[in-house]
Amino acid sequence: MRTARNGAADGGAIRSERWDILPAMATMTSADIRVHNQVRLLRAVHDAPEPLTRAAAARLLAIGRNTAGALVGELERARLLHEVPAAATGRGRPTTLLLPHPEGPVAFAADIREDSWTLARIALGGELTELESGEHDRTPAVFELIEEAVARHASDRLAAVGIAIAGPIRDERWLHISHLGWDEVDLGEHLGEAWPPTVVGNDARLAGLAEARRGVLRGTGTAMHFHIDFDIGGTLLLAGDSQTGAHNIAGEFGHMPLTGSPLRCMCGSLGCWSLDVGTNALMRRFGKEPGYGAGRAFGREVLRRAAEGDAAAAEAVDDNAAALGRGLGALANALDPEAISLSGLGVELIRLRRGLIEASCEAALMAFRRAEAPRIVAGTVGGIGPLRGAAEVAFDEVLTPEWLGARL
Amino acid sequence: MRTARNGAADGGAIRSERWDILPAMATMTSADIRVHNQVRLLRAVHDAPEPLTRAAAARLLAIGRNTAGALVGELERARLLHEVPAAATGRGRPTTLLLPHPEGPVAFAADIREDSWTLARIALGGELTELESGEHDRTPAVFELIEEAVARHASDRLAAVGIAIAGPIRDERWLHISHLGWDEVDLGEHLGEAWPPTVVGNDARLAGLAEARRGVLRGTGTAMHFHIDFDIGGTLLLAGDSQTGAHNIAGEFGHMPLTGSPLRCMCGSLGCWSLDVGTNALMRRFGKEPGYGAGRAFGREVLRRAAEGDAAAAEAVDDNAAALGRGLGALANALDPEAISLSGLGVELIRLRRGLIEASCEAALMAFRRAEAPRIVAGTVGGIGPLRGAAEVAFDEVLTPEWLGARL
DNA sequence: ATGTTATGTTCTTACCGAGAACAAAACAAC
DNA sequence: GTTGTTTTGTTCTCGGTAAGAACATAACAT
Repeated sequence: MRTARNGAADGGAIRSERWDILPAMATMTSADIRVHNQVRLLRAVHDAPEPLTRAAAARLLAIGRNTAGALVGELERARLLHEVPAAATGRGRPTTLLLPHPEGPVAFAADIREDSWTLARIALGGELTELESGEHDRTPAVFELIEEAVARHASDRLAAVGIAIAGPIRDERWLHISHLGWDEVDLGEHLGEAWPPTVVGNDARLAGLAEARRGVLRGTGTAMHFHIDFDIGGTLLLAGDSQTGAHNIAGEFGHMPLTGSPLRCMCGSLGCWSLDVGTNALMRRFGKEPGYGAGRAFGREVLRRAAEGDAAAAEAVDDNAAALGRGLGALANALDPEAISLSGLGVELIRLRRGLIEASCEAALMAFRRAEAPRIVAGTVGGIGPLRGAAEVAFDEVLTPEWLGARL
Repeated sequence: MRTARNGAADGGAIRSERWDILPAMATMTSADIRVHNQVRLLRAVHDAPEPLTRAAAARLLAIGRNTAGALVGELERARLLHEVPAAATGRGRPTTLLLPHPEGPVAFAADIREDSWTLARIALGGELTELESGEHDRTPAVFELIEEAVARHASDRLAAVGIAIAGPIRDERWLHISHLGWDEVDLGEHLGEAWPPTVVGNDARLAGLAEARRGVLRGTGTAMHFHIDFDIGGTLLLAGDSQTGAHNIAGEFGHMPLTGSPLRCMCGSLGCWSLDVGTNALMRRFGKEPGYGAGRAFGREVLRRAAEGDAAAAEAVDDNAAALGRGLGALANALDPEAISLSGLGVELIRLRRGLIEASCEAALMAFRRAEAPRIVAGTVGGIGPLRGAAEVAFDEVLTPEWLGARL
């Protein structure tokens, strides 16, 4: 069991014992070349916005048609890819379509909410199929429910499992969910050796990954994604991978003091951005006690009343949006993203107060950055962002030289 | 001419026009394998803490002794490496030492301060030799002085030039140095086609790179480095590379509002961390007007008086150090570095107030992070950090498949 | 029916690294 | 001084890969 740790930061375990050589520079033989090209081809098929043909794959990968033929033949024999004739589209010999093999590998993804869970399956090409969902009692026993569901649906096609969950997971093992009161929950006890290879990741980070892979942030070199629910958390995305940090607990941008709040935060620090952005901030604004996962309906009600012109609600939403913008501007000074996407309440705040968010962001930018402020956009993956992100990161296990080398 | 843009973020120029395949997954043939291994070998020689032997290189790179022999022979013929017998150290046939070739490629590095400049040369293995230095009139005409000095020392061994300079360089072209009053200086006009391949980078970022390559941050997966002079700026380092951002202007952490200042900053925003950390903050504390690169001596004087027990000076330094710690804690919540190194005034602040910095940092951390707070350490590269970083990033041009492929 | 176009298949070539075997050069033990 | 052990260098063979060219095939255009 390990958590989602994309990108080059995951070098600790494979670092030379004496001194470092960049992990990317592995040994390479001609057999490794073949696997390298198999990975490239499968990644291309997986990421293609529409089904890829063999001829297009050869052009895209800049390989000979003979090599493409060899790669496809081998992947078909390994039941990783299925090739069927493509309809002719003009002069010239018709090519073939490269499709997921019906017996090819799949990964499962689970999304754990405060009181419910969903299990889905992803195959090559990215098709996501919901398998089962249910409720749970807000305790870590939910992992047993997921394990049972996985067992009901598993077959030998199952290669890996990805799990999206709220809260950070320190050192891939210690889970914290403050609004459920989970503190230092040991994932090692809940995800034992009986599990298939499992990746557990923070839901905001996985939502960001989903936008980078299949959503509005696709193709963006440096981006950020923020999910706003009770509070705000997110991820820095570099070349499509979300950054994890040294102990796998990067992304808590909501716990930076970006908006001048004098209040103490539940996280243990002072003045966090999350005190001013999200549902908890709206609740506090109306004298309610935030916490423990309650209040989402109230937050939606405040937004609805603000849209209808209620003055107090409008002011509350104004302040939420302005605080959001201010924090985004500060982060843009530091990390220089090309685009910032939002999900959850963030989509609503953009809908209601795009101008205010952008103006507040710009005011917080250093003057010379204002010519090219980052785009602030609503995520397009939607509510299944964490599930989609968990599915993609689980399926990443298949698209590796190690996994393919063992399979071919 | 381009600026230092390490890491995976530099994918914009080579991204597929249709949709993305990770840039790292390039085509690979057996000839590419050879170049790949040449790069690995030269990188190992460059980075080794002590001269590397052929036998040790074979073990380190996990290649056969026959392959190591072939690689070394080819690099020697290309005058990229020089092999000499090593002294026998025990039983067994003596091996050889792999040294920089006396006619091998070099890179030049320039460090531009407010009123002076330094030019140095780096060769394989990292030896840095100062060539020349001088003063300048605080205008962009300094680039012409550097160009002339480069021309005086250049030979056909010169492969690339790296330049370290204060201020961000937007889109690799537009340079801003607020304390010199340089605004949107067009590097395209100053670094024309006559220059060798040139990389220009921000000095704080290059100082961080120096610590990651040759200093206290070597081998650290996720780290941050901050340089404190008049204000504070830094860089996020992932797997030894400093992150540049979408427009090459990441790293302005000093322009985030982390410490609650009500003041407006010269950068155009409000409440920046730099208002509370660095020489400018010390000057303001004593009623002086900061700006335009003046006051370094005053800052040192304040530190000296604080060390001697002067109450007002001590309080000023306390506040500077506490603000530093608070900001570092906030950034640790967001980016989860394993270590944070400091240079410039930061080294002095650590010496005088390590306990206060660490306590302030811990107070700003989310509670569950306090068990593993990031290490806060003084950089070890010293004042030549920017020069060393510029040298390394320039020499990186040599250690690429493209450069070697053209040379072999 | 013929020509054009695009793709698939076959064949040859050149390149690489691995692994084994042997050679060489050191020091250890006697 | 001789023999043995250890470590590394050199040589050789093998098997793998992709590229590129040439030819075959299958579509549509004229």
